[in-house]
Amino acid sequence: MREMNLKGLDLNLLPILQVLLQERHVSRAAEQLEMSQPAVSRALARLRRELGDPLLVRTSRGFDLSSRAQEIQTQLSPLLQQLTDLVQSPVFDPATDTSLIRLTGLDLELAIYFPRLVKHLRRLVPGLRLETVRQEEDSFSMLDRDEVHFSLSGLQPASAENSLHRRVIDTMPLLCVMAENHPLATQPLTPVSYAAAAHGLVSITGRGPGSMDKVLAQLGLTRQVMLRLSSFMSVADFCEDTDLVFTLPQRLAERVVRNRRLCLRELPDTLQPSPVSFYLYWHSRHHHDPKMLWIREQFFAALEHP
Amino acid sequence: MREMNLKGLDLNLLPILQVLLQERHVSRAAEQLEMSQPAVSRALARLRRELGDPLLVRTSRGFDLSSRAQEIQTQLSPLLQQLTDLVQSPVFDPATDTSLIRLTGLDLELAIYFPRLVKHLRRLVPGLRLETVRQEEDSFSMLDRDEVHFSLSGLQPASAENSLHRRVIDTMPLLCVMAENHPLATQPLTPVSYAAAAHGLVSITGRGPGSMDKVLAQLGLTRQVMLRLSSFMSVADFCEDTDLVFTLPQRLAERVVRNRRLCLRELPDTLQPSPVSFYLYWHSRHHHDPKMLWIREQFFAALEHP
DNA sequence: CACACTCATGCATTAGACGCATAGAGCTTA
DNA sequence: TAAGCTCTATGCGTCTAATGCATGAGTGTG
Repeated sequence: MREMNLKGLDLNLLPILQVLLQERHVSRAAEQLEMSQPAVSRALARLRRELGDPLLVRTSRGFDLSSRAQEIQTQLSPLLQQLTDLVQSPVFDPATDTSLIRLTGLDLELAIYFPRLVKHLRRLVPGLRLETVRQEEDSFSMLDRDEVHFSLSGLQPASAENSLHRRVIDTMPLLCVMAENHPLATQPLTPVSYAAAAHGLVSITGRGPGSMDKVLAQLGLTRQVMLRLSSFMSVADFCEDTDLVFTLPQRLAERVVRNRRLCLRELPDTLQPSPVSFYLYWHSRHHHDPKMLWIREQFFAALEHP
Repeated sequence: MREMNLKGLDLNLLPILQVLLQERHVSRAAEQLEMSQPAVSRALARLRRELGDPLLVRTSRGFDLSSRAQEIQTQLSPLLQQLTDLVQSPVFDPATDTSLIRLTGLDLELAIYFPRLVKHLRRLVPGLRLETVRQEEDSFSMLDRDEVHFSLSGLQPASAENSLHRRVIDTMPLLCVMAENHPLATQPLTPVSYAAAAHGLVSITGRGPGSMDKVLAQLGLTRQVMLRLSSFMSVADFCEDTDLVFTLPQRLAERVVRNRRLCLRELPDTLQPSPVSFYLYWHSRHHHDPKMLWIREQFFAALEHP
């Protein structure tokens, strides 16, 4: 065994020392440690040599503690106990936990999915504190810098971030949102009539074409994007009483339309891209944390039972 | 390596973990630990396996700490520091020490020898507290029970107590103490005239003959002990203006005579037993304690420079 | 004085940690 | 997209050192 700490003491001798000081008896200590008597005797010899103190001194009634041993005994047990606590798998106790969990995501996405989780967690973990963090340009780097524990996003990491984990929260088709009195609201929606409409686009990153532009391109069609928004929250305001058509994921679309003079239209099958998914992302640094694991489970449980 | 603490973790891995968490880099940790890179990598693998956590997770910029590792890092360093402090030889610092030292011995012996030590220690260890404890029948068992740290005694342990250590404080012949107006004060002191006198005896243990009885017996003489005292302190009171002769160790005799109407007479050479010694006794449990060692040294230094 | 109890030690075995060399994995740069 | 660089993980042989068994030594007790 070559492993040494400062000053070359074998730390593994300390638990043996603890029992020796408690029992003051080599044979009994050996029994309690499930070691042979000679092994413990040798360990004691090593301890004596490396600590430079007899530790156990002979008396007419057997061994007694040296001053040094008395001093050590009062301190060793709590230290070893703390080390044991530190080393053994931490148990997450919802009843007493007071952690702070940080989550980021777009306003609308959070508004849709987060309340269910909060309701769930408030009941199960009364001490838990939750915090939403304003999403920066790249929520993945926020995870990477450990600024948030979770990111709720429909985007994909630019490069294959192998330090991120994710799980699908929800998958849905795209729907069209338009004013109730929009001409297309009552006419058949075809690829051609869709492409001919005036479009609104929500672009989180602020650049690049939307997924619909790619689908249209495959059919040899193009569309005109007359308004780019950086957030979903104001879509309704720009859509109501205008000729703009927004193409949004279903849940967001339903939310936008709610209580507004707007209507939903399904895309023609040939225009429907592959369904859109939202993901919960987290960093691998928290992947094995029992608390985070538990919270992730609650997240998905909350989504299953809204 | 079979040495295990609770739950089978090799404690010697912890200092390696400490450096790993600090460096977040296996190669640098290896360098700092003066180990090979593969050895540290293996150690990390063992830690990961036994703690059930990745500890260091890969990132685009190298390793980062897992939640568990972050938690461990904040606690591990102080714990290891405390263990190191506990394990390394305690340094006795006279300037700050506030220990309590207990000493026992007979009143007169303490009165003769103890003040020098107190004067000495008060100057060198201002925080040290000293306490004299009333001597019980057997001061050696007081040492054995750790009721006192030192015993000042002229006696010898009944059975060869191998858990006791001692060192000679002072060695001296026996002298006779008698009233100034005692007939023997002005007459030649011979074995016969000594034996014929009326004797006083201080017997600490309360039983058995004194050493003089044995010396006289070797010359075919006997003496009559008319008064047995259990303490030296009152010898003068019983000796002044009486016909009693006390035979005492020189330093005690000189002290008894001081300011009294008493005189000292030397024993005839043929009556002089081997010189009497006083010892400082201590228990082997404190033999290696740096503090006790230091105090012992001061004790003898004080005696050499009264 | 012999017995009983306990700790220390000689000896052979063996487990496992180490270093060296190398393979593998991931990120950067051309 | 591929080559190169950096760093970690692993296969292999070596060797230290801890262990258990058996025994000796020291000490207190009947």
